[in-house]
Amino acid sequence: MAEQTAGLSRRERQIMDLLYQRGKASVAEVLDGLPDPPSYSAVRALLKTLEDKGHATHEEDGRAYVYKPTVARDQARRSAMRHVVKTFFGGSADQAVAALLDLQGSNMSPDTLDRLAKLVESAKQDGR
Amino acid sequence: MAEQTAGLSRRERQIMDLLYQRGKASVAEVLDGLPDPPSYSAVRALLKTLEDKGHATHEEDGRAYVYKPTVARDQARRSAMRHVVKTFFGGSADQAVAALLDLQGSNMSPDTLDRLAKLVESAKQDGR
DNA sequence: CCGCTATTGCTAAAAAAACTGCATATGCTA
DNA sequence: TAGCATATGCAGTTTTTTTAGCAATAGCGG
Repeated sequence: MAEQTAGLSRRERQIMDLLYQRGKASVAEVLDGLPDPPSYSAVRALLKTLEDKGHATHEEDGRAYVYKPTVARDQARRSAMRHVVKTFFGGSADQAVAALLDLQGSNMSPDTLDRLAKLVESAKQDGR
Repeated sequence: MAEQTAGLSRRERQIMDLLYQRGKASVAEVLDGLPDPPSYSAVRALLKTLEDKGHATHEEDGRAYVYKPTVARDQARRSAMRHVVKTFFGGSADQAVAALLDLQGSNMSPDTLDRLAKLVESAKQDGR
């Protein structure tokens, strides 16, 4: 329920973003993906604190640790979306959708298009 | 073009979120909106560093400073959306829209509905 | 006028974050 | 086997962030 990301430090956030993006990542991969990358050791330290704070876990793949977020992608998504909508769109998902359409016009999958179509339909009927 | 928020510290981010949310805010208002609020002085200092870094400006309203983001809301929105889409949705705006629909079902404005309808239409034709 | 409140300027200290280096272990390969 | 590359464990240092406090000024109500 908490605003996960609101409590993270700069680097921690950068790393969590990477983990969400890739699903999981080794220390080396995180290092790679990090802007203005510090030392390998530094990354390890950060990952450890993330683990301590409960934001990530690791499993061993051979000798190497592979980290991933503890929170399921779905949940993280929703939470991130909610935050953006609240912060930048005054809470209206409506305008957020509009922004998304601007962003990537009509590369929508048939599935989503269907959904949108249905949504439009039912809204029309309600409005009538 | 830079990832604005990626370089901000924890508190700085919290404050910027507030500023985006409210458009502008006095020190007192920021203090109010901050989770786990520190002293008035602390907030002032943070606002100053944000200003130094170029993320916010202030104007004077009577004696009081009123701060607002330097980046236009529109631009910030797009940038925030892009980031979420990239980080949590593998870059597909498509799925992001789906998530939004989940989030707040059908509270769409007529305007947006229109837009959606048109989008669906044109997509259907392209797909044919 | 006087005291109270809100506000800024400035300084400095405490706490957290970010980063580095070295020792050590393991597997691979020449 | 010896050397190299890649990992982790740990210990400690530097830098940034976060915070507090005090002086000074302006406005306001009694």
